[in-house]
Amino acid sequence: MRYSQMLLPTAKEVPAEAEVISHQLLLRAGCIRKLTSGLYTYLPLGLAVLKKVEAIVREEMNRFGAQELLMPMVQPADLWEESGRWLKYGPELLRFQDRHNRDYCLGPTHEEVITDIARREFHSYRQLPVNLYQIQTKFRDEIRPRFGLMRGREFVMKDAYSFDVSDEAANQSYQNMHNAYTHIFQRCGLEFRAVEADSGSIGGSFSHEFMVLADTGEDTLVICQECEYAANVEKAKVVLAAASEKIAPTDLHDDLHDCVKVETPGMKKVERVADFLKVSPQQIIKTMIYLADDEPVAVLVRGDREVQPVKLKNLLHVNEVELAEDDTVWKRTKLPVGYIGPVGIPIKLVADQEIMTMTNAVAGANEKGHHLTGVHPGRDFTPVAVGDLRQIAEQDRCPVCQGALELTEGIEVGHIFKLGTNYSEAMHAVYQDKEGKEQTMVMGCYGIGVSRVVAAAIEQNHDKNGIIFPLPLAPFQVIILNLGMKNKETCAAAEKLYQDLQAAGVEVLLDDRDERPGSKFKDADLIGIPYRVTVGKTWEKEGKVELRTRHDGATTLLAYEQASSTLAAMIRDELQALNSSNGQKEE
RNA sequence: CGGGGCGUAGCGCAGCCUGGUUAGCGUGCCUGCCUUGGGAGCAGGAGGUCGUAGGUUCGAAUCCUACCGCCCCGACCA
Repeated sequence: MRYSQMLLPTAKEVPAEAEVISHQLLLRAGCIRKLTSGLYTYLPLGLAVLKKVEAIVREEMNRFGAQELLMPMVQPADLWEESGRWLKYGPELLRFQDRHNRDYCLGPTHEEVITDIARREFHSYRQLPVNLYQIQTKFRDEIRPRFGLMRGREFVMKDAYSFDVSDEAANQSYQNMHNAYTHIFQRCGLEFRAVEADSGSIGGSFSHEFMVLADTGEDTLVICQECEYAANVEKAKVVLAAASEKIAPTDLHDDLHDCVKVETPGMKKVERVADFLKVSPQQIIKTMIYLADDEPVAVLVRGDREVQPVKLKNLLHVNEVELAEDDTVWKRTKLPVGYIGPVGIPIKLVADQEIMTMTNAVAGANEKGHHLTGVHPGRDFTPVAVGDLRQIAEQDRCPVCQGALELTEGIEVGHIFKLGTNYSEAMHAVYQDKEGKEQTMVMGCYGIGVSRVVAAAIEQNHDKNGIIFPLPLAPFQVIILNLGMKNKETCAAAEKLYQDLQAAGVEVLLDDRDERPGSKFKDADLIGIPYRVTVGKTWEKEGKVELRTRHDGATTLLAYEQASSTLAAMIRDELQALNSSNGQKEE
């Protein structure tokens, strides 16, 4: 491609609408343009990157035995009524009617449609297993689209669905996709982790998220320094640590104090209560009021801990939990915020497991300006449910090997679920087994946010000058800067190099614009092309061209005659290395 | 939906509080000269329903009301 012919509008200034770096750079580098909130046009450069991701995804999905198909984006309501999701799915599902007043939605995902295909086409165990996928634009009417391509309302997604004869077979399909995903992100040249994840509203028994590591990630991950364990903090199991903390309160009869009410005027925060009563926050029981599907629930965690809402949601088996606002607490429970405690509390009470190991604890007295000391779980109050409810912290130990943990941020680019028979049962997707008996298919579903991968790649790989595309995702592998536009021979040399590289199978952009050198250098950096070859003075004087790698700025001179073959070989080797290596990068 | 911010030239912004003749700056764009290894310089030029609608006023970008749109924080997710 010739730069002079390409729609590649770069900008020096940061657009006011963009907050995160990938959004800013995608706009500045002329990759995308916003149509309206959450909807973007991919300009040629951005589309080229998207297609790179798609191609890798497609190749690996095919390699792991999945077949590509393409389903409609518009889906009829009756399918969603069958699965029960027409009612369950919230306003994220964009619903509308056609001219006959029939109900439809824009597909945010395709479990219903694919299950419909499966039940029509597959009738025998001989036809299974099957894994079908598509790469398609999805629509979700997000509450708040943001961060450009990171969370749009329209986004390109690869969604795959597996159908198996049994639970064990489904586990294999799941593992197969786990492997495929590892290859995919490996080949994209991204640093990532597969982590255990909450299976969320899609349901199902277990799931993993694939996270691109980047400071701006919306998710927090916990990674074991010693073993393979890695999980989303929403999921990460907290293990009760030292044996001393595990002693049941009943074993300590001699040390049990009585429950005593003390005045703590104005002491609402844990730290202030701790200071005032000369105890550590670890001795305080923190009582948080949540609305669980709109019912107030008191949640207990130790004073120095934080509630993990997703764990709470799972323990309570509700769809939604939300920390209640102070005035809501008063309106709904008549309990005094800052002085709430478990003893005699009139609403549903649940506790983190750690709470039950505490003795002589301090808690709110449910009376303004008062706390209780000498509080004993089990004696003074009994929660209706106890479980792992708190957010894991860096000081915790690995639940598998007790090793040290590290917390880090990540961007979710892939999510795989074992669905089980949720959809196949609801929609009667069955087959006949060897005995001719009817059996329900066991399903899995596997998503990759293709357009999000583009944003994540930039979040992970950029510097102050612009994007640094990993070679496999780069819209062009090489950019040639012709800095001798006035010199016919230099132009001819740049042109020939351009032709030679293309002949060698290299994707190359020739900057043949009538611009000053400074502009060409800046634009080349901004759009993040991995290899830059400059044809200019050095060529005129010494017959050499300058090769510069974007990620480390390393510069070497190449003899003009060898330039194209050298570069082609470098690129081939680099891609080959990513292609053939096994497992995750930076393991 | 709750909280905060913003809509003035393609982009980034000033002007608004305290209303007043022709709405300004930077950048980008066009023309010419000059320049050519990290976004040069000079000269000339084009480009605006000041988000929309209503109101107050002799007079509104500026004050008031409503609406629309966009961005950020929270709940949600590929």
